[in-house]
Amino acid sequence: MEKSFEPARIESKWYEQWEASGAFRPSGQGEPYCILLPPPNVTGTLHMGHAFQQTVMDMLVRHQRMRGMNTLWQVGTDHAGIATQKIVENQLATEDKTRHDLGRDAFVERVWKWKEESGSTITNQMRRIGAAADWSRERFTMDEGLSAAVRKVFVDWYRAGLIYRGNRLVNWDPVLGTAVSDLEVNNVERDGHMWSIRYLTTDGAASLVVATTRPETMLGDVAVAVHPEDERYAHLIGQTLHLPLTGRQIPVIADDYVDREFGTGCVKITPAHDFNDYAIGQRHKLAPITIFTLDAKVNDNAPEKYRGLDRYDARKAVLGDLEASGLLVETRAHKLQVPVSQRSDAVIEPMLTDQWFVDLTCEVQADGRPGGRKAITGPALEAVRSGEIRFVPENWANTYTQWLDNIQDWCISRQLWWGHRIPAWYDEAGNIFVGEDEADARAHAAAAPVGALRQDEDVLDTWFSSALWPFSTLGWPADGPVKNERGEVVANWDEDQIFLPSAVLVTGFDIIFFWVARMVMATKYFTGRIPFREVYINAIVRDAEGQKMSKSKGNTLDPLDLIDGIALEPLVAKSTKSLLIPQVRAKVEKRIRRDYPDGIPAIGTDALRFTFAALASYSRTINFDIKRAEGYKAFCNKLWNAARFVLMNLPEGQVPAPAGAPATEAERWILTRLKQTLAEVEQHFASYRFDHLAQALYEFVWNEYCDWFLELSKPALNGDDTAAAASTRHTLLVVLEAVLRALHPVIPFITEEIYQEVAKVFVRSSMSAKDTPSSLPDSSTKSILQSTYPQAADFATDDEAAAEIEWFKAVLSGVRRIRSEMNIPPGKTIALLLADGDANDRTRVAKFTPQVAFLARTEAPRWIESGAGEPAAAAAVVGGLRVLIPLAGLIDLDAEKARLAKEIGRIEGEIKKCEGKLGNANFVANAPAEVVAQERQRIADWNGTLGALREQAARLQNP
RNA sequence: GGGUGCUUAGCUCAGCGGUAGAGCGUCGCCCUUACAAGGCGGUGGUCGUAGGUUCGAUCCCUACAGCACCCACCA
Repeated sequence: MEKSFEPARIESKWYEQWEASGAFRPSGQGEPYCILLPPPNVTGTLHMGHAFQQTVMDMLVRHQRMRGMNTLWQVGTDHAGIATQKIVENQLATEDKTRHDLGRDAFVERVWKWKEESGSTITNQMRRIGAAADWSRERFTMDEGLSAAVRKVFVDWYRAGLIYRGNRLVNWDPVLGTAVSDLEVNNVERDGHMWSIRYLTTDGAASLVVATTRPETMLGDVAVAVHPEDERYAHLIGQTLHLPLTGRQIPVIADDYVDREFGTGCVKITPAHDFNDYAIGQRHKLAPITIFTLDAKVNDNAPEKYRGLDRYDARKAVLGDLEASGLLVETRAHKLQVPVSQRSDAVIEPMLTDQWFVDLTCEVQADGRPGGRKAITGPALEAVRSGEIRFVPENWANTYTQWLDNIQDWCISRQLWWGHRIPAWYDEAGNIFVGEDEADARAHAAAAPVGALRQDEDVLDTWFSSALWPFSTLGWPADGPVKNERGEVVANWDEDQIFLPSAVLVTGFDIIFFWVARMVMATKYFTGRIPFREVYINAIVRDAEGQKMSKSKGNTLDPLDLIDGIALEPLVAKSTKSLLIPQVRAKVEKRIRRDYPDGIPAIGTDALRFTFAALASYSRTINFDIKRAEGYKAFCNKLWNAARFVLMNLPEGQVPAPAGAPATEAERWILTRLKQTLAEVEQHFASYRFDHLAQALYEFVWNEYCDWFLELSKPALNGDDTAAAASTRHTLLVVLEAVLRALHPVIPFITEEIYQEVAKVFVRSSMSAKDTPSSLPDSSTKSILQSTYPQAADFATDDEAAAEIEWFKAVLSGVRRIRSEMNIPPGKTIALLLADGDANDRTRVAKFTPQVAFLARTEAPRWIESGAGEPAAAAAVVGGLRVLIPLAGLIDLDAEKARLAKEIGRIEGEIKKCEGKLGNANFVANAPAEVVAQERQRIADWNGTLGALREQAARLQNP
């Protein structure tokens, strides 16, 4: 093995071999275990959130596969309607073209071309992360099979009366020129104004003042509303107002939606451009007046003067004219919530348009019966409320149910070209025909179409196809095998439905509504099953300061830069590339030069993955700090070098196993600790506590196996006892091998590399059946992927050995502390005397003499009579035993006195605490007996130690 | 306006009813033949504030403060 761990060298070779071996595919044996990849945007690139989330999935999948489960990690990509269309439109823009210049067919063809070119970027990046996914079943939300599923779902829901088309007020993105769903709108706080405008009654006898943040919409006002019980305006209700600038007349209506306390208590009603006003308009049977075109310019329903003006220009014009006519009463600053399109940042304009909706409040059930619960959301709510689907952490279940309880119909049509075209046709009379294709639509028509049919121009919301992911990827609704464009079978519903429900969905809280809830709705409706048993909501990855990573802040980290490293200049260039504002650019550059003066060091995939695991507690956010990752790279190096040590201490070629139980206490202790660690790991996997899992293995490997067992093995390997040496060699290897398998789901590359080295020296046939889990490697081993996950049950505990090693560690630590605090050079061999102690101590000293001498750099310990003849010495106290290092020429007497005094002080403090408790009659009476007993034991132990320390201190005072 | 989190060592975070922990940082001594990406030893915290429950509270309850995030129709 190389002298140090070099991730780049070993990572490059394993992934290809693994994938080619077919080991990532379901084994066909054992219980099904499936994880669905949240399909990333096909044109996307891997960011830290993906890398984190996919590491979590990969750990689960690798673990379960090693446990013998029939494991499927279903992967694929999403066509991402708006995002992808925008990318290609931006490309066209550089050629001074729009999509309309190409026409729909040519444009869509061009998007497909772009998808073919760049669609594998993210999947190749996933491979760099080590994702053990079944690529042979990779799907795309617009591939043939998934498109068929989309059509069937649409048609079935339509025929069940659960999808309808209607002219409704929707969130309209005037830049993208499409409707978007409620979820795709963010409300952001902006500084704006509140304007007060006076409306006069038509008889000129009275007036009222309305307050508005959008004065331009007055052009579409159809009424002014006041509260029915508002005495100030009671006399105006039913009267007619003169709507300024328009020549129109509008009524004053009463509606208790109006808040008397807010503003003037008078609300202008613009049903065509405000959701509340729309509802009021409907209640009062007032026809809405649309005053904007689809690109948010004033249309012909407004006075000629304003036509063609952009909405904000119209605002200025309207305000100017109101001011001129003396009707503008007040202008004041006002903070308001502005609805903004998530995709384009454009301010949303509510618009009356024809759209398709999924009816989420309808109570007709799938079999046509009217039911007492909502047909689509009812079962989705029950699945979570009943605990059939479990959220981890569980409080997210509230978020889920609260949203579903208050859900509105889902607007699913988008005025885009890239996506699933809606399977609906219109005849020349405007009648609607829905079917999987035109023929099917005709066949199901109630009456013959009038003239020719033309298909609906719109496409479906991307999330419509994502909602089907749990079953569409498994081959639903096809009867036989589903093939990809290369003719390979990618799914077969008859066989693959064993993977529904999947075991766990690993995803972010930001798509609980967009995706999780909709998958439950669709999957329950069409298959009767839940899509997954558990939903593990992973944390959001932020930068080291806790800031959200975003390109506009220039604080994103590319996971591949962490893996491969990147020099400063390319990093600066990359991070500032998309920043157009010079000040921001300069600031980001400065920060990067400060934080990464030498660029980012290459830490490798394994260290990155271990870092993600170590950070994956139940907290909502994780702050990613490179320092932490560097620490875990050191861990990988530690493991690497431990393996080197073990292997270089093995005789050429093979390791014969000793007969019987391990020969030394150290071996029995480390095996005991291994067993405990494996038991913990199993629990942490079950509870998704990857942070604890990582920490348990980290501590075992570093603080126990390396720090103690490897060190203890040295005297054993070099000693005269050949049986102990042989046994130790064997145990070194057995524990290393188990650790490799235990760590493999977290750090797959390095564990495989070392495992292969281990396989060369393991001789399976020489081992007793009990010591030989079937997975132990030997020269025939191909991959650690084929090994089984180590179980606590594979190993035995030995409490006596564990106690002896704890004793040994205490003795050694005592000596080390004296050495360090007395500034005795590490290389200097010193004398070691022992006094007092019981028979147990004598036995142990005899047993561990070589280890103590070797690790503490002392001469062989000698027992002395305690009493007047003792030499002046520094002492450590272990139970009743005093471990003495003679002062002669080595030790500063005063320093030792001070050291003892400090230690005595500390122990006195502990004793005081114990006494406080035991002196409290209520404690003794009420606390559980074992707690009281424990406290008594502690005080006895402390007193023993204190006595020995005081005796020692007294001896130094009067030598 | 509703809801959900968070507040523990200089930093980032575990712990969550019975002796305050980790990583990184920091200080001291060491290139001891697995590893200087290392070894050994230290320093560092009245666990946001105030009450309450309890024999005992960082942990449970209540209120408050600060910080995040989500949902929502105040013009």
